Amino acid sequence: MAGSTLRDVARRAGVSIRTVSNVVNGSVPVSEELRTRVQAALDELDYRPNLVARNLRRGRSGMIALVVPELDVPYFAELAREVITATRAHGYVVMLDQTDGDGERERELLGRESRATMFDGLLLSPLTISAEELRSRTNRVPVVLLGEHIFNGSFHHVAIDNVAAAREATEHLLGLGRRRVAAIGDQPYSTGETAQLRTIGYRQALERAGLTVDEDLIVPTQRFHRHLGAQAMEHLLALPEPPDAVFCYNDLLAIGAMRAAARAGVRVPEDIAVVGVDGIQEGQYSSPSLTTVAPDKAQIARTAVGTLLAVIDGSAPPPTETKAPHQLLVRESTVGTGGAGS
Amino acid sequence: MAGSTLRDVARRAGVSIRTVSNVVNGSVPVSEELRTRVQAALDELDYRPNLVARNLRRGRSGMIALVVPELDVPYFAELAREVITATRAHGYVVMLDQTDGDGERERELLGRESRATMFDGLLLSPLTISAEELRSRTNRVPVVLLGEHIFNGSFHHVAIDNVAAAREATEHLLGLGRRRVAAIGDQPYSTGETAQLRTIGYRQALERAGLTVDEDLIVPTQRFHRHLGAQAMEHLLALPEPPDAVFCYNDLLAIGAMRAAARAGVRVPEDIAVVGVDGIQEGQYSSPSLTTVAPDKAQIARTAVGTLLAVIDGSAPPPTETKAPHQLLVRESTVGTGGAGS
DNA sequence: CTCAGCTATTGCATCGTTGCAAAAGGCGCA
DNA sequence: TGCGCCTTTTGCAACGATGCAATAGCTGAG
Repeated sequence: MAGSTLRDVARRAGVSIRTVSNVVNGSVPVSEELRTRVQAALDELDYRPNLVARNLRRGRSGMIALVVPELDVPYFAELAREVITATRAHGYVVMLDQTDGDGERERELLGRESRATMFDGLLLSPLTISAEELRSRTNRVPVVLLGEHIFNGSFHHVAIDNVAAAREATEHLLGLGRRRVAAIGDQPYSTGETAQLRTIGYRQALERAGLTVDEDLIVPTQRFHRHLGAQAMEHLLALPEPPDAVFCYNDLLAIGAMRAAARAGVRVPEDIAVVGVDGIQEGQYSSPSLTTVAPDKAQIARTAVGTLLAVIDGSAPPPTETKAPHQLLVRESTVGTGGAGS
Repeated sequence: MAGSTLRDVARRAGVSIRTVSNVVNGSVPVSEELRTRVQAALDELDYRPNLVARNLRRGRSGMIALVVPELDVPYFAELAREVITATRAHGYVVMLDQTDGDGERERELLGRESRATMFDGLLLSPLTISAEELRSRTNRVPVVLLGEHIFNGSFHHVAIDNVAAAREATEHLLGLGRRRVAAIGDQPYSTGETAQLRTIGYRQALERAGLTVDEDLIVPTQRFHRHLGAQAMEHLLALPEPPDAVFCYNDLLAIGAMRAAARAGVRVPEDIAVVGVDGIQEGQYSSPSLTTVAPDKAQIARTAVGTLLAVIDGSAPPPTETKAPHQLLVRESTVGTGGAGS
């Protein structure tokens, strides 16, 4: 009932604890006779190794944690799946943890009483926490950062080229002949840098096209959620001179924006074209389907996991910045039903 | 570097290991003088308790695991958020694990070398694994089941009343005057029972309305994903006498179905009304927005977590079947833009 | 001045497992 | 018959923390 231990099994089989351990682990040769006797005892007592004890002894757990702000943000859920796949390929196991983008929780995760010590390494997608904080807190556990960039080069980091991604998205809109291109999702005061990089890319595209940036068309949002995208779109549509296209900093904002447009009787893409970032499944099935810049999530996951495991086993190079590929997926929200749909 | 232990701190502060432990835990009184001296040593060495060792000694980890088939299915992601919230309220921590709905992985999770032993309890949302298997495998770790019903009453179980939910969804469609109501998502051969219960509710509604069930209008699907909903809808639209309404067994199927309808030029809800189950955020922002039967996820989470913790501390009643409330949210996909939108 | 009675501190054993090295048993060869 | 080698089996210590009970140190009462 309370779970049998090696000792119980050993007593029952009339052998030493160590021999039972050898049978369980299979690493050391055990005579056929004892092996069967021990095996029988194992079965009868339904022995399960106590992994906590094993991990303590071995000094590693075979588990890494993936820490994301919000699991119900589809991008993170989809990324999590890829991370799990990539990790399993190495014989490791992933546990997920959510911080809610709450700085307090992120700190708690890394602080004194940190759960982090139970894992061999962390894949961290930080939202609020800042660079120095991170560095001062994670000097024990191997860490690889996903997405958010941290300035000083003290961490391994995997992300897409946010400037290029934003630029390409905006250029796509310009290439369709749109001239008043808005942006939804800037976060000028956030500690995170992703939004700011996307704003840079957006500006680059406009400038290269010889257009001046209308600051009123850049709508900041606190976070990247659907309802904030809708709000931002309502704001834009109420302008004296509304835009004819919007670059949204992620797909959820875009979906909210499209919803607001629909409710206002504004047609997408005829009246206003919409493009997002993230390449989430939801965008494939929205009406209209969503044009998006899709990061290669599988590649991000593989790189991040590979790097983390290298850090864990000590074979890692010094901290690297890795850029993962991304790809513009053109769908109905910019080119209508005639386009490369689905 | 390798992480300092109580021993290191004790040596440095010139006190016993036990005293350091007392300072760290704060449970036993320590004189002001020693306390400051130990605290200084703790800070200098940046001591972090080894949670693995602590858990071994204490016999509990303060962590439970939530095991779901697929994290990128929005229902599970949203449920996970509620579970995390509910669990934190009790001072526990949740780790998420994904089985991919793969029976192999579910078994692995519960099998001999089970990770489960590292957690104080499991919230399990089984997909493939069957009743006897579950029982024979989890005799160690406290378990509460979510969603899928397991026949013999050997587990605590929390779910909505699937029959009633399906019946209400179907009745809603009938109440709008629809007479050829289809169903998407039956799984007559699955080990899981949820789909079968929903089919029962669907039939009940038709029968109570005095309609005969047209078996051709019940379209089974392997799983509950968007693309399968789209396929099923295409199939239905190709029938000689297509339906004027569809009850989809979850929101993803419904969203896929709506997408297929849009592509085929069939209007929702004018030509065909659509209702789903799950109440996921995505359905609020789709065009048209999706009518759905929404389980009270927060309530499910609270009940499940409360029950699990009771099982863990031994104060649990015998296994119970708990029905969580659900609610029909009427939106555009059944009543059009005139309805209780948003 | 002694002793009970309290508080602060400590040592030892223990949680369940595995690494290490020694012990025990079997066999061939001289 | 005796020695050494190889294989199987075992005992001990350790991973890092905490529960328990005993010790040391102090105060106040008789």
